[in-house]
Amino acid sequence: MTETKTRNYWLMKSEPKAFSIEDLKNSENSTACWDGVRNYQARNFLRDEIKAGDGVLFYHSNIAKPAIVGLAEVVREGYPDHTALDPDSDHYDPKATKDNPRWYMVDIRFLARLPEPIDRKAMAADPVLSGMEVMKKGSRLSVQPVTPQQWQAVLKYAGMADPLR
DNA sequence: GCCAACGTTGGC
DNA sequence: GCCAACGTTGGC
Repeated sequence: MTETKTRNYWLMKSEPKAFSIEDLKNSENSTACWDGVRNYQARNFLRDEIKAGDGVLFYHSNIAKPAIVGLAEVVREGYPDHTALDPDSDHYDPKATKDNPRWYMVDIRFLARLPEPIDRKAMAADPVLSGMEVMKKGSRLSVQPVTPQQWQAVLKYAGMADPLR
């Protein structure tokens, strides 16, 4: 029997100064929790939508050449972001409590770096990638949905086989 | 460094 | 509930 796989795809933004694809790769088991998201729309994705096995495009923001730089896989679904409860954390939120955590995170695991980053110029020139949410002017959402077509277009552009297949 | 776009806050 | 002010994001 073949069950219909409903794998979803996401793009996650990070400033490489704060946390880069190399940092993810070098984490224990190449796995890290995606903490510190403090936006409700992104929180809802993390808490409700993102499932283990989903694919992640890792995007470096706020640099000279922002770009998709690698691929990751969700390995743990939404659970409370403990950094919100930690007064010493940069991401501390006094309104978060153990009973009402307010903020959530997932764990992702490094899959691959792209041979070459796909920068915004390249994305804009691609008929599929130009439609990505991240390409919209003023798009600030740090966790955003990606269509299967967009995921495939990234692989095609990079000349890679789908690591989640 | 600039600045447009966005989300949040808080006075009313 | 409105909306101006503010702080932040992030491409350029």
